[in-house]
Amino acid sequence: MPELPEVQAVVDSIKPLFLSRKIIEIKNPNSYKSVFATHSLEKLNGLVINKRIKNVFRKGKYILIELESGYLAVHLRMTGNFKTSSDNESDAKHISVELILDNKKSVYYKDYRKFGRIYYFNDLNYLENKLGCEPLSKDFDYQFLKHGLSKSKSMIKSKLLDQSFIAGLGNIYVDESLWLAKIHPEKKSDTISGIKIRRLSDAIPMILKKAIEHNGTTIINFSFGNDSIGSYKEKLNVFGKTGEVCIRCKKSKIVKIFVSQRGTHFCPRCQKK
DNA sequence: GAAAGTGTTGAAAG
DNA sequence: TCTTTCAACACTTT
Repeated sequence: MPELPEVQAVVDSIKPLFLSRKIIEIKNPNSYKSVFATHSLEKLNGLVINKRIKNVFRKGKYILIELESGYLAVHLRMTGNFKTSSDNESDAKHISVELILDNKKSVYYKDYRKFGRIYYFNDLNYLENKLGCEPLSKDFDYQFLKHGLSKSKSMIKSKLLDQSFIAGLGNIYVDESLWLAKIHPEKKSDTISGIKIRRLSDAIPMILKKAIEHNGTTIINFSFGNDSIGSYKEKLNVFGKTGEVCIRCKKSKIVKIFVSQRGTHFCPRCQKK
């Protein structure tokens, strides 16, 4: 799915469509009801209709549409996406939400695997409690990581995927960060040396920033806003590189294993346990 | 043509 | 309380 950089790219692409507009109606074109996570379609309409949109931003992997009062939130999960048109037949059956704006234009939420969800929150308390540190904020530093990891017996990969610890990392950027920091993905969090934690605390924001500059990574079936393509894929060093020679040591081949059921790519020579 | 695989997360189980 | 496993779903690849 869209991880932090991809969600940011989506936010950047939809923000101009929403800013200062009002939603005049929400529809459910394919009748998939589960997309509405917190309120029924009817209740949601009651809560958002005719409220001016003040801002659109990202928190973890959530997209937040801030209204005069309250927030409409969207989580894309694996295959969620926004479009400004629904022109073909195959789109139609996957469009679970249509937001009709006061300029008569619509923004469509399309999600063929139907994992994505739309929420309404009165305030940000719920998300702030649930989500951990923003990896691009000042709070994310060596001390934060060192302290957090020292208390965890989980494997480092699982820990970095834990959204209540760090909000926004997913499978791709965790693999990339661990490769850059030369840490084995199955290494127990509380046994990682200070020097490696230091490298990791540098690697994570660096990789995320670079990925944001490239509008994220488009793989398999995720792209953002109207199927625009993120170009960070060309910058990946390990993710999806199974069998290729590691570009750093130029000796070992990238190996793929499963760590807590997630496909995990690493260089066995650079990333030793 | 059947089976496995796919970027996430929450609930359930351990 | 913390950590791991599995299901939600549809489409592509093997």
